[in-house]
Amino acid sequence: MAKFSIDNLATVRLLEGLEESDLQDLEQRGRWRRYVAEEQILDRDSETRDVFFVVEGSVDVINFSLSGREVAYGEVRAGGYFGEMAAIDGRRRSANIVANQDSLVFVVPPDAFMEILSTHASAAMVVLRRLAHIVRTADDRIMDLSTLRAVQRVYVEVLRLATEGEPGKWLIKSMPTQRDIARRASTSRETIARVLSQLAKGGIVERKGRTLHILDYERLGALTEAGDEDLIR
Amino acid sequence: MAKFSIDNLATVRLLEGLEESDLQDLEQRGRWRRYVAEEQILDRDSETRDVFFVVEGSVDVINFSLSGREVAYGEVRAGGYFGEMAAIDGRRRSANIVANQDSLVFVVPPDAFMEILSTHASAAMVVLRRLAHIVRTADDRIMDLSTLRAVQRVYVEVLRLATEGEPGKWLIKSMPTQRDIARRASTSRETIARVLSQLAKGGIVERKGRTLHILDYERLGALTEAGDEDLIR
DNA sequence: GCCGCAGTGTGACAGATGTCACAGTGTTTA
DNA sequence: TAAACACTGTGACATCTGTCACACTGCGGC
Repeated sequence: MAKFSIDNLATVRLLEGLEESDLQDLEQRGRWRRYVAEEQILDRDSETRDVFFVVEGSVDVINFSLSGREVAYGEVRAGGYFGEMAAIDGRRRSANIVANQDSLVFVVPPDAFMEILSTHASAAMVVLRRLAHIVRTADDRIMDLSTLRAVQRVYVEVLRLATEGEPGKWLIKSMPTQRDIARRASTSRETIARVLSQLAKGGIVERKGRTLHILDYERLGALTEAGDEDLIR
Repeated sequence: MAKFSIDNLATVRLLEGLEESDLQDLEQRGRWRRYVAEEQILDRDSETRDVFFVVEGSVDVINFSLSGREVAYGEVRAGGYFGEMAAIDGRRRSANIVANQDSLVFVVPPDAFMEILSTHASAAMVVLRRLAHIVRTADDRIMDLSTLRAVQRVYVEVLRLATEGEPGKWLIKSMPTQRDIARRASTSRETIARVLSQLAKGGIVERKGRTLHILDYERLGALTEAGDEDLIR
């Protein structure tokens, strides 16, 4: 069982470089925990400092305003980790974490985490790179929120979700709910519906069940910038 | 002269812990550079990876949208540094940097910077803490942009600028221009003017030359949350 | 096979705010 | 000292989009 767990832990990318003995030590100091889908794992402003390694499943990073509005920051999948910021700076939790599937995580106390970073420069570099990536993403989002209209933010979000199936054929397989998209684009569910509807009428996207085909990827990209030209011509 | 410079370098907080020999090595590998006020130091998307230590003066971190709208991210003063993200993750510059006063900086190539982080865990921790702080600030701003109206964001910005002079007496000495405030609150210059005007009429703030007195700090804080109550009663 | 519920599509409407325009008011420069 | 310039205050207006309301669709469970 212990061996089994260590194998699991090694699937976390941050821990890849560590030796067997480090992993064993780490396993001693932390604990395994399962969460079911929709279960809240961390509350914003709470005082814990543990770091969580996601071994199975996936979690959402999300915050709520006083008025109940939800803002989604991102997702952490198996192989990733979260909760590192409180361990690093000793401040409170900056966001809520909710399991979006049944998930298995390994929970490490802050001192154990920081010890790894101090003794393994490579691990510290991984965390530095990840934080830099988060900053870049957040800065882009601030830019979008500051300079784009709601409609354009939906375009951006659709582009972000799209993957290239066959070369030149962009699509979103298993489209998230409109509510989820709204959380990321910071707009209302109705606006998502209207924009998708318009895009479909303009022949830019086509919905087939849960997949959305992006028929004119170029044009959608152009629309995020120009914005005020007519959608239908 | 060399000695003089090293003393200067030691004023950068990140480098405080380093030994004399490390500083001398660093000074060998980098170069000093002066910028005059308003001079652009870094362009977004450019391909350099150098890290800049601010020894004198102060710089603004700012981006522009295609439509010319400006978004201010923050400021780095003497003792701080910038440009570390490109060195850490090898990607392009994420923002423009503009000197807002005449400034003296020490420019270090990326490998020299990364070497310091790898060999001095304490320096790596300083950078981790700083990035964590930037993430928290950015997340808060995303939350504000997503959930507050322009008017409320101005309230937040006024509160952010305020300092407690005598106990209980909050004020902003040397108020930035409305344009600068607008850049940070992501709204128009005119909205800043109107909001300040309303706050003055409501007896919440009072302008005297370049200092703004906040007469009712509590109430201003409450307004950022409630929002739709009448300002004047 | 039917029911119930979550998710989606759309109209109507009001409020917030960006934009344009211009007049005042300070501040710097020549 | 005057002129030029940057900054501030305010009105008018159009537009965007959040909100409410309600019908419709589709899917999972019984």
